[in-house]
Amino acid sequence: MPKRGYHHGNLRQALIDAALELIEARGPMGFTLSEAAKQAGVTPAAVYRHFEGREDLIAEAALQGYEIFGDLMQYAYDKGQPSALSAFTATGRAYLAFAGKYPGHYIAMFESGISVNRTPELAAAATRANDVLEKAATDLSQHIPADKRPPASMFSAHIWALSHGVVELFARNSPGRASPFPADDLLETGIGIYLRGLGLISPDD
Amino acid sequence: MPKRGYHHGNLRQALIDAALELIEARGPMGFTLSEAAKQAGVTPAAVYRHFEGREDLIAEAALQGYEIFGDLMQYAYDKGQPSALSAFTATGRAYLAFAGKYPGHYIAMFESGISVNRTPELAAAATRANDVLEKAATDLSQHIPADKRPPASMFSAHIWALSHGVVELFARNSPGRASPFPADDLLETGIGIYLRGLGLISPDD
DNA sequence: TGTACATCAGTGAACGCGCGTTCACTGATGTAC
DNA sequence: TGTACATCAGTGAACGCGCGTTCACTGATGTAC
Repeated sequence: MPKRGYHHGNLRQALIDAALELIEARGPMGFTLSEAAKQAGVTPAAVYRHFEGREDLIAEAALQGYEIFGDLMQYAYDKGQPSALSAFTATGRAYLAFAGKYPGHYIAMFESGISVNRTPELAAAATRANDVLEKAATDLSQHIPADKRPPASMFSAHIWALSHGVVELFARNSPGRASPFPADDLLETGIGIYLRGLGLISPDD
Repeated sequence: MPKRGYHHGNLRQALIDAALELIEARGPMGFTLSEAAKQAGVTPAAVYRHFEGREDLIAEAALQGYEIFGDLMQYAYDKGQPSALSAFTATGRAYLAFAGKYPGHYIAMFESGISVNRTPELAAAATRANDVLEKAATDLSQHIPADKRPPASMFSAHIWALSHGVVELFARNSPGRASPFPADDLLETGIGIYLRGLGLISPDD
């Protein structure tokens, strides 16, 4: 890591990385621009060469998060093909994996309070990620008898909610709320039971 | 509302109420002690007659939340009796109802970052609420063949996670993340499918 | 019922602090000739 | 290759602000006699 005296080299990304670490450590509201600057080895004022301000920096972190998230989801979906079922469960697993591997991004995206409609770019990235899950749900719903098939967007929402709940309650080191089971087991079994409820996997599997 | 000149009457509760409103409006970290004092019509210093400080005030709000929550859960459970199934689904519904009706408490409890083990009182209140759901799950699990019965604490965790996820993603006015369906429908159908997966309700019900 | 006094719940001024943001500046880099 | 100069990324001092917390105080309440 060559430390150039005056010019940083890639301050923009360094600031985003610092922000992510701080968001992870201090929570979405505990994060401060000044501290991020300090951690990147730079004066707070320097931040304004690259971002409009505090909010803009968080939004950028969230944007990168949505992009990584979308990539992971897409990759999981592709890898699960051609089976609609395995593609679907893979995306569910990818959700949890993302939350575990990129906690800073996750918080910036879902807990920082920044609106996903802040910029068209951000909205697009969020939509892309969401669309993968919905696509997987649509594929899968083809296997349910049409007359009793719930809308695909509904069960994509169910799985999303279950995943999110597992992450929030049991995957993060929620202070004093120890998980009774490993988060990934919890999600895996939960999705399994749910899919059985849809008649998509056999009762004794 | 008789405004006594100097003495407030019930400042302690007024401060908690103010805190709850502010937490709801500004988020868990955006809440400030000074503002809560101001809203209660009192100097910031007055807060220290009733609480040890900022954290203590939030913890008290959370405590009251857990107590209300526990009551609601217990009431729902009792009312659903003697059917294990209806008692169980009623507690699920109560979760969502609580989040909708007491958003400030909900945030103080689940998003403020205060540890549930901060005081024995708080831990007890949290445990009580949780135990109701677990009891309902245990009752229900009696109806599943013993050999393929998942631990009751596991499916209580599933339902809790699903409920929490629905609340976080679709019930709160998540900026720019409009729900495709009403939150209560989402939870109701989700739990329905899940219970079908456990073989607890018939496939064509 | 009236007075003296202890108790207690509030005041208001002050503190040190870190925040986000602005500004004129300066040092480093890169390009033109 | 060397010099002049424009561009740009950083500095550092300053700002006004609201925060949580402390302190000596004072006004209101309630009790004893």
